[in-house]
Amino acid sequence: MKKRILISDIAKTLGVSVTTISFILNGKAKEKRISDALTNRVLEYVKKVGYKPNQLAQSLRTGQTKILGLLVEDISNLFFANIAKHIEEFAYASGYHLLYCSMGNDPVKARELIQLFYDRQVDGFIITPTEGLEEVVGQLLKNNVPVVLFDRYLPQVDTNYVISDNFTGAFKATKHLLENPDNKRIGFVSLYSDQTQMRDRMDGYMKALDQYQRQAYIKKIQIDEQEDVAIAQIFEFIEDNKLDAVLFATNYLAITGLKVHKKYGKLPAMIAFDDHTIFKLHEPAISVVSQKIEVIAEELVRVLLRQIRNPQAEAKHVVVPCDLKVRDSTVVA
Amino acid sequence: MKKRILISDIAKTLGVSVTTISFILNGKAKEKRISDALTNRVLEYVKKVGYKPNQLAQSLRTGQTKILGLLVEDISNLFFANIAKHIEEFAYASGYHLLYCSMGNDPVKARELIQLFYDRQVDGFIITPTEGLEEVVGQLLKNNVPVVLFDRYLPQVDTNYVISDNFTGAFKATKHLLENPDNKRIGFVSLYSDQTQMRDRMDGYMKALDQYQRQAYIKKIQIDEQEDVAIAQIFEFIEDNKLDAVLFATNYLAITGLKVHKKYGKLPAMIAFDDHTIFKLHEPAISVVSQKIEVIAEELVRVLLRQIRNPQAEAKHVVVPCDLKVRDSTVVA
DNA sequence: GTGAAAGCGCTAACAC
DNA sequence: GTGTTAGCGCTTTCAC
Repeated sequence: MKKRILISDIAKTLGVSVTTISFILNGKAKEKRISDALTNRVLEYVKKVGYKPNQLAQSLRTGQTKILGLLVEDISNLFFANIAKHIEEFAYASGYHLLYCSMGNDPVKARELIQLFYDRQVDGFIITPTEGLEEVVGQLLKNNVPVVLFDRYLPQVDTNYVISDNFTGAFKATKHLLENPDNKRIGFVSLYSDQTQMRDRMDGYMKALDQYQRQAYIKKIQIDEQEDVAIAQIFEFIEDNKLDAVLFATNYLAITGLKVHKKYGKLPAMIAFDDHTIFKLHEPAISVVSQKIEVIAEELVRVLLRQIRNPQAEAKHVVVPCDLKVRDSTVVA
Repeated sequence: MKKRILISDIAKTLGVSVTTISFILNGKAKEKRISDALTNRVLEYVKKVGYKPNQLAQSLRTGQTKILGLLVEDISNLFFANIAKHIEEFAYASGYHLLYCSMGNDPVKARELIQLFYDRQVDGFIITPTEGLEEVVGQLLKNNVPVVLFDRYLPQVDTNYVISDNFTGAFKATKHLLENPDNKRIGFVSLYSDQTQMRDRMDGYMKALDQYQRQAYIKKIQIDEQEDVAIAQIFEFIEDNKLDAVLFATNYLAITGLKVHKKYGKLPAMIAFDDHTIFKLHEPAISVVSQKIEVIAEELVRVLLRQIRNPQAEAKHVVVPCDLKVRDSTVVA
């Protein structure tokens, strides 16, 4: 935190040129065949005075900011907050920092934010793409900006992504429900959304039902629906179809499901997507399809840094398996 | 996202000098008495080609990065995640972005992170200070770096902070418990921590008990205690002291309290600090002292920007009142 | 092996 | 009113 010292100060004090110091600091001492004696003298002095290159100047010169842009749908959603925490840790371990923001569900704001981060010359992007982002992400790629998507991807855009195996997760969850003979009628609550994770979860649900030749019951809720309305809709859905069990496509929907329970005192066997303290604490505890948050975060950083280091690299698609965690909400009575 | 265009390109195309354009872009057209005609011509052209100044060059030159550093204890804690979301929004509205990270409870990591952000020349810091940060924060101040603390403050360090009125919050909560004649013995569960918010909450609890001339029962848990151990400790605390009611000093502790309930089927009247979906959903719903997250976030950004714009400004201390939200957990049966 | 100097793209003092 | 130019602090080419 000392008064800022410049590379030229060091050069002067040590009676060496700025170039030499720069070479040494950037690990090019050997390559430039600078004497070990000098190298050590410089390194020691630099350490002693705690010199740190001015990142701004360095970035301006090299075009690398060592900053990654993290754009999530909503950082106050526990799923994203947890992932963000781990992304930050992994990035930090590789010498990168994170600029972040929540985009909400507004493609206009999202585009603006991406542009803003682009203007700031972040070295790469980690994005949960909301609908309508195909174009702007495509433009990033055209400009050779490294990007990795997560949670869902954009089928029309050929880029890196890291997602959970939503299909298999939903499939196994549904199958688990089907294995209990009491569960005659099994519903699925999802959102009006074309995002891939939603589609995959529904497909998994369908596939399992098809195997058992059972009828599907699907309810979609509007993304920004009023909570009261959503609660009422889910209640009706369960009642009208006399459902014995329900798979919820997101943690948020499942929590709304719990509110149905609280309000109407009625709860079918249920499984949620994404784990959450609430589900463990609830009476009965709620079974979940849990995503491996830490693995996803690690892969995200790994894939992105790989792309940054090798811009020619082909798009990488990582699919992380989900875990089905069976709890009381789906255990045979 | 077009190919990057420079201020010199514009100058060339328009047959004007770089300076003039820079002046116009930085709102100094009037001051430098540049003709309206030219000003408009430049502005229009800039808009047309979508020119954006290179932030890096701009920052290098001006020393302003328009980036704020947000250092929280743990971004995956819902309280911090929510605050972070709002801080981001308010900062964005003022043209600032956020570099963020979680420090955990490790002062060494925290110091390192602060140094790192300082090296990145963030324009200001928003920090939840963990113990042992007095020195490094003091150094920031000595270097005239704007800082605002939140959630708690450092009594030895004279700087801005925004906190909740923890004392009154705890006082009112305890008083609410005392008003129910069934609550003869009222306990307080907190952490081994000297942080101000913990101290203030305990003081509030004490003050209320003193008014009623009641005995205090206080249990402190170690910050990184194993969950099982914490659960057992809280259970014992309640049993041994035959408590009728308990005030929990943090949302995390209160959730642990709920786990006691789940495990041992026993729950005294209780109140938690910080609201959380869990508390609303729980059966019975848990009364809480809730912090005004949005107000806190707004004040944080306001105070910090004020300090950035006027570095001589005196340290500002904002105390935001808490709301007591009474729910079933403390309603007279 | 080492150093001088040319930028990276911008702002602003200074000159006219 | 507008243009010339010297940096901000660094990296890296090229010359010696």
